[in-house]
Amino acid sequence: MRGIIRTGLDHLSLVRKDNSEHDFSFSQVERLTNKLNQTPQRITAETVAEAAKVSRAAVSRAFNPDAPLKPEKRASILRIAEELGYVPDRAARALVTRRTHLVGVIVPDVCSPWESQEIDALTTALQAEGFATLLFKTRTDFSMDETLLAYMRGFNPDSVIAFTENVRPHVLTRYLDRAVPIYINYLMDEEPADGLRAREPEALYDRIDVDQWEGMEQAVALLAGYGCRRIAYLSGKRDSLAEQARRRTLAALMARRGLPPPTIIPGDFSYDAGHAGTLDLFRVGEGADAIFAANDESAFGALDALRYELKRRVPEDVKVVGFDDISQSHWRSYNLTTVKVDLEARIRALVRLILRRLKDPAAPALSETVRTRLVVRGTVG
Amino acid sequence: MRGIIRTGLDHLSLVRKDNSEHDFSFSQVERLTNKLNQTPQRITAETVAEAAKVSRAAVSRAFNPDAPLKPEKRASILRIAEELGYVPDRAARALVTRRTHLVGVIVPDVCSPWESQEIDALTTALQAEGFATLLFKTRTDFSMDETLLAYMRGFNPDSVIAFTENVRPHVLTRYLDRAVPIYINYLMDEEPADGLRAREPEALYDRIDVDQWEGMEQAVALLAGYGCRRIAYLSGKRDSLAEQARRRTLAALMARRGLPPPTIIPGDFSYDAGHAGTLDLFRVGEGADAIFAANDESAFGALDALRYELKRRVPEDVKVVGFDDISQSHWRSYNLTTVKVDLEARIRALVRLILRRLKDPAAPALSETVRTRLVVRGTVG
DNA sequence: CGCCAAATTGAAAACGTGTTCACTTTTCGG
DNA sequence: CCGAAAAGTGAACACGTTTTCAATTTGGCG
Repeated sequence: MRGIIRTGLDHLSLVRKDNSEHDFSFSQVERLTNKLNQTPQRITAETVAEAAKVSRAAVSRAFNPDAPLKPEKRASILRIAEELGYVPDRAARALVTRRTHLVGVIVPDVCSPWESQEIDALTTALQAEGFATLLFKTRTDFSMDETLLAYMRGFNPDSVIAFTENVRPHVLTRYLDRAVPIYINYLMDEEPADGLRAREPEALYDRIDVDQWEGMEQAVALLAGYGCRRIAYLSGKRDSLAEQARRRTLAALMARRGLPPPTIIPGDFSYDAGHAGTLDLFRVGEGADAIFAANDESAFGALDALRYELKRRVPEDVKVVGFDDISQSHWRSYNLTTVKVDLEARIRALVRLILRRLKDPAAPALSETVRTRLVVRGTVG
Repeated sequence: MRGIIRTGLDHLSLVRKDNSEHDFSFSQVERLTNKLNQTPQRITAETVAEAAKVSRAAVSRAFNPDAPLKPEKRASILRIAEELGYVPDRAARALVTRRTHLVGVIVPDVCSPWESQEIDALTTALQAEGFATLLFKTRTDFSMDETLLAYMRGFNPDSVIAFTENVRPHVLTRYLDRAVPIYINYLMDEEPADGLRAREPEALYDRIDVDQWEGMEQAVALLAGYGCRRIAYLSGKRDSLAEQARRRTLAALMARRGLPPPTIIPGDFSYDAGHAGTLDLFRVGEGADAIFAANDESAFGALDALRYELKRRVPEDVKVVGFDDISQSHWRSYNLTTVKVDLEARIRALVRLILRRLKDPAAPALSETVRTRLVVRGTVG
């Protein structure tokens, strides 16, 4: 570890007023500097072993709960280690155990509310299990290229979670050819044409299924109940799998109720695209009774376009439904009716699967299903 | 590396339609499984050395641009390494160089728009420099406790950036006593009472100063120009240093123009607190001509309370100014006038300082200043 | 008290790299 | 063409752990 940068905002007179505390910090820095210049003597297991009059192996065992060691000896070692401020070096440990306790997370855009919620929940969960989140950014076009994969591989994460899509097959191939254990998780979200919830025929890998049928069905039922017939679908990014699944599900649900197929508004999950697309639909296109957006953020854009530019009342003239239920959706200006994915459950399942697979790479594949449900707020009804 | 989990949403018929591609993936997984079960033979520098008919040291040198090695030999080694898919093991490398190329980032809440923007920008910048972001979450009360610090220390990050405050002195002490090079960065934001921009008397550590005086002065000037006298300040979290700096700066600026001191609305940077605090001010308290919020998110809460619950027109009856200029601020429903911090410049400076300090721990301390300016939108004028 | 099994322990060998230090080869001026 | 300086190279060690394996201690039971 090399440095702490404190980016909190401070202010000079505050520093002066609380003299003792801050002088303290200064002297610490100086002490540190001195220390740095003289002896960079590191505290290692050897140091602890000498202090505790045991072997280095015993120290190692003291920190690995499963290793055999007489309880009182372990306690004694841990106490001394605590006093000395010893912490096992993860780099050295990783070198021999082949476990870094790092989980690589790939996202196109940390700022997106939905993604930031996922990162937040995931980080919390991983932290509780002794892991840490290693964050990587792709381009925002959802592509995950070979360069990034190789770059990340250098950090040896124990597992990789890609909140992005379109891993090109040849990239994956190269990756797998490295003798890297990989399991891929496809989510299945649509009730297929035959009316049965389909399951993968073979369970080759761990998987989390998000059952988006349920929540979307509730939404369509509600809209239909209000007499909406012309429901437009505000798309997400074309190449996103989430987008495709949601679009198909909506089409299937509407067909089932004898409604005309949805008008497709092109979009990319962003506020601006939702705004522009909605303007187009009503100015150039044929309008709609309701807009079903691929995510909440673009629903906000649609909502603002309807209210401010197009002077329509929501929900009286046009109804709007989103997808995700991000925290902004309950804000008074939007108060969006939306399909909520149980994020907590999803992340819990994710972490559970990771840990299980890490513990036993040969365990049989498992799949878990996460539900969705409609949250009714002000933009419908 | 152990696994890739793909959390994109997929859907069964899609899988079936694009048969070739997905069969491909399946077979990959199987090949992998086989590989895993037979020989987990890792590709190491030794492997490459044999293939290239050079020593292992040469391979190491090939990957360290500064090490002496005949150019053509380096090229040849790199080519063969590429073919074999060899990447130097960072754990082993870290063990000897004491550099992990990890930068620990501590945040209370990834979901907060401002913080997620910082994380996003920082991750991008670090990635470009060969580093990776290691993310940790504190409690949302801005405190950074000893447990987390110790936990993070185990990962040996080269540097730590704490987007949170209130490191308790004894925690810091323990931390420094580990012979860990640390530099602390206080930001200084207020024009002090004597009217001069104060500077730290001694440059003991690298530092980034955010000059929030400039942008806030523009905001107050604009408000005063519209005849606002009773300006309320919507606070952030009490113990946040940013909060304290902004409050003092506002008070100083208003005093300078002979305006009465601002009414303080308690808050915590959140939408809900902004909403509730504003309701209180107007229902129980004395109201105001304008509200200056500690950040944009709470300004949104104030705005919604004014418009929907209190039936005031913004900006005609009451004006609102925020701080940060997050991406939501340009959304049509809010269209917030706000003080913009030059985030890009701030992150660039941050990364520059980190890299410089890492390269040369003994370099003289440096400070950089980041400016702020007012972005005028619809909530004032 | 004596014996065998079980529990506990320490020495030493990995793990995969960077780096020092001699040694060899190349370069270059004369 | 010679010598010296420079450049390039490889063997061996260090980094701080975990883990194997053999040795030692402990405990139970007759």
